[in-house]
Amino acid sequence: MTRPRGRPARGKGVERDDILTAALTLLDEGGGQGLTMRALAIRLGVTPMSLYHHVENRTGLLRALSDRVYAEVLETTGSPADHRTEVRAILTRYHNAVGRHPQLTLAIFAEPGAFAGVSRQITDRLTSLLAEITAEHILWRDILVDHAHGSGLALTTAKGDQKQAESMRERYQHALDRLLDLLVEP
Amino acid sequence: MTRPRGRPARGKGVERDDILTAALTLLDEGGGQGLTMRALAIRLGVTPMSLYHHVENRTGLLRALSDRVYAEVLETTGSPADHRTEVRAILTRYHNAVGRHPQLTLAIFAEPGAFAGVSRQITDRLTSLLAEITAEHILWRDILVDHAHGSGLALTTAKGDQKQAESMRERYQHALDRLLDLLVEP
DNA sequence: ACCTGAACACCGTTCAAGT
DNA sequence: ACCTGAACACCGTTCAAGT
Repeated sequence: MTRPRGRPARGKGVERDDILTAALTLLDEGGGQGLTMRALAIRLGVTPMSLYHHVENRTGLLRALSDRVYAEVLETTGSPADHRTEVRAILTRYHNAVGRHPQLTLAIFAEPGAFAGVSRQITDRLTSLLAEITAEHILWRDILVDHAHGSGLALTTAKGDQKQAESMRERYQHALDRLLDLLVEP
Repeated sequence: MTRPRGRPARGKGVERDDILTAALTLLDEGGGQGLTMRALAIRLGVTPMSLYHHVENRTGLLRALSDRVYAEVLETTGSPADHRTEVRAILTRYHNAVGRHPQLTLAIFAEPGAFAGVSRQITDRLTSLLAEITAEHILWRDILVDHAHGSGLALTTAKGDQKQAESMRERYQHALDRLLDLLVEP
C-alpha cells in the first residue's frame, strides 16, 4: 500500500501526459466535482503532492486539459478551402470537442483562470474568417460560438446513448448550415 | 462572538429569504467558490448547521436562487402582444437576469441537480411561441436561448464597468432583433 | 421548531525532509 | 529532480443535545 520514499526507480513516476489523461477521465465520469487532486493521485498510484511537480495547480491542470482537447480544432486540413467551408469545419470540430468532454467545458467556464490560449485562438480565427464574409462578423461569431457551446453542452443529456448523441450532432450540422446560409446570402 | 445555545429570542433567527439574499451576494462577489455554507452562515451570524433547517442542502439552495432570479422572466406584461414581441420580451428579460447574476447561471450549469423548474418553463414557453412563428421552432429556440446565455455570461467581463455592460446589453438587443428578423421574414 | 458543538469524511496546497 | 508524510486552512453534511 505504502510506496517507498524518495525518487522511485526509473519509469515508476508519473508523467505529465498520464496526469492529463487520467484527469480527463475523472472529469468525464464525475464532472468538476469528480476531478480532485487527491482522487487523481490515487488513480495514478501516487500521493497528491507529487502532482504539483508536473502541474502548477488545479487551475493549471484544467488549462492544460483545455489546450489538449481543443488543439485539434485549429488543425489545418490539407488544401485550403473557401471561407465558409473553413468556418463550418472549425465550428464542427469545436462542437465535437465540446460534445466529447462537456464537463471540461463547464469546468473551464466556472474557473475563469482556466480559460486557455487555444480558446482565444479559435474565436480569433473565426472572427477574421467571418470578416471576409459579412460586415457583421462580431455579431455572427458570437451567435455561432454560443450555439456551438450550447449544443455541445446539451450532449450531457445523452449520457452514453450513442444513438441520441449522433442525432444531436446531425441536428447541430443542420442548424449550422442554416445559420451560414443566412449570414452569407443577404 | 458565541451565540447563545437553543432557540434564540423571537426575530433573531435566520429566515429563508435572508439566506437567499445573502447567498446571491456571495455568489455575485466570489462566484461558485465564494458561496460556501460556512461563509454564508458567518455572514448571517449563525452556525452553518442552522442553514439546513431552511434549505435542503447547497444544491437546493442554488435551485431556490435560480427560481428567484429567473421568476421575473415569465411575468406577463399587461396587454398581450403578438408572438414576436413576446418572444423578444422574454429573451430580453432572460438576458437581463443572466447578466445580473452570471455566476448563478454558471453555478447552475455546473450542478445538474440545481436546474430549476423556472428554467424549463422559460424554454417551454419560448418553444410554443416560436411554433406559431416558424416551422423550425426547436432550432430557433436553441439558437436564441444559447445566444442569450452566451451574451449574458459574457457580462462577467464587464465586472463593475456599468458603461461597458450597458453597451453589451444594447449589442444583444441588436443581435436579437437581427435574428428575429431572419426567422420571421422568410 | 430551531439553533448548537462536535464529529466525519473530505478538499487544495505548502513545506521540510528524504533519495 | 521527484516523491514523501505531516500539517494548515478549509469544505458539506449528520447527529445528538440543548431550549
